[in-house]
Amino acid sequence: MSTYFKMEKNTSMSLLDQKPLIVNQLTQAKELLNQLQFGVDVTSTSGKLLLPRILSSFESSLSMLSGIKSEAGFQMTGLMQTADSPLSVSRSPRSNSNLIGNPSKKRKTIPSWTEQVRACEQSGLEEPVNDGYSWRKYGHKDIYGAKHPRGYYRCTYKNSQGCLATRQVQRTDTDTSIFSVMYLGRHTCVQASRLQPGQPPKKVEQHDKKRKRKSQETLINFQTGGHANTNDYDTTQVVLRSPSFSFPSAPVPIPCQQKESNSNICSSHLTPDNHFMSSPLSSPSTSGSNSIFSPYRVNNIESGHDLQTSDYDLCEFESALPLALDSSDLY
DNA sequence: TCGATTTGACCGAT
DNA sequence: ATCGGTCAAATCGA
Repeated sequence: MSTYFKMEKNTSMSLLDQKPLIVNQLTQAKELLNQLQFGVDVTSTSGKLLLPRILSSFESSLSMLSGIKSEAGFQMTGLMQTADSPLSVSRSPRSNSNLIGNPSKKRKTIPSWTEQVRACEQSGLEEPVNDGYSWRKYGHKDIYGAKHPRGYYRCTYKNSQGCLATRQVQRTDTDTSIFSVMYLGRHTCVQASRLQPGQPPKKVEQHDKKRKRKSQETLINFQTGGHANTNDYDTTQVVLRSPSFSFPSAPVPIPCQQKESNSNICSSHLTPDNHFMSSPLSSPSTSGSNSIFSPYRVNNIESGHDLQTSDYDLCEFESALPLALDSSDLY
């Protein structure tokens, strides 16, 4: 599933060395989440402190995970890119790019994360993902060994605002209704700052209408976030999606346009066992929307045991913890 | 007419 | 040599 993520060598710390600390951090986070789940008033002074503490615990543990040296000789890491050599390059003169002088490092630090998004089988939707941002397709490629081609998209505002965010969308081989969406880079355009839960940008709505016309009036909303290896975050990130847990500059939940495509909206969660399960999408926290698309966060773990979270279902998080802490999964 | 998409070709990495 | 990512001309559609 997460074949997009490359494995790298030469990291510094053994998983076994770090495991107790990681367990401790994640256990703390779990306990705090339990407090949230069972009645702690988030508006109270102590309640307000919970979220930062949870986040801190996650960041600590993930930071350790990202630095773990696997006994198998690799670690999980996303496609990356150096900050001084952006992924998006103007070619030729294609070769006349900022990669000159450091070509081998061209993807060292760009934030990237992959999500699995299920499209309704009956929708026949070619392009499944409306994540609240507007994308412009710039390429389409048949991938060797894959049954389905991959579409390449970049931010509509690349030229006007220099936004370097891109994404790659591809149907999975195992289930054609599931799309694997890989995000590269974060939005620096106005969309990133304007997007608020329940407030998709006007521009996006325009794009949506176009897509609907073209793809049998189907719209699938989803939210991104997840984790990435980045300069900024320095680790694979697991993000709880709530108004207080927004991934910086990552797409945020947007409401589905139910009146137009209610029947086509669907969502699922991928269980650690790699299958979908129904998702409790209705949430009071999604102000005005009862059908927020909820994709998976696909951790960059080679084993395929993905650690993901759902905003609204702590059980998933809890069930994922043992997997994440099972060192065999990380090898 | 203009913006978005399609698609063949180019280029770098492996 | 092959593959993946991107460019850019051609095409499409509002």
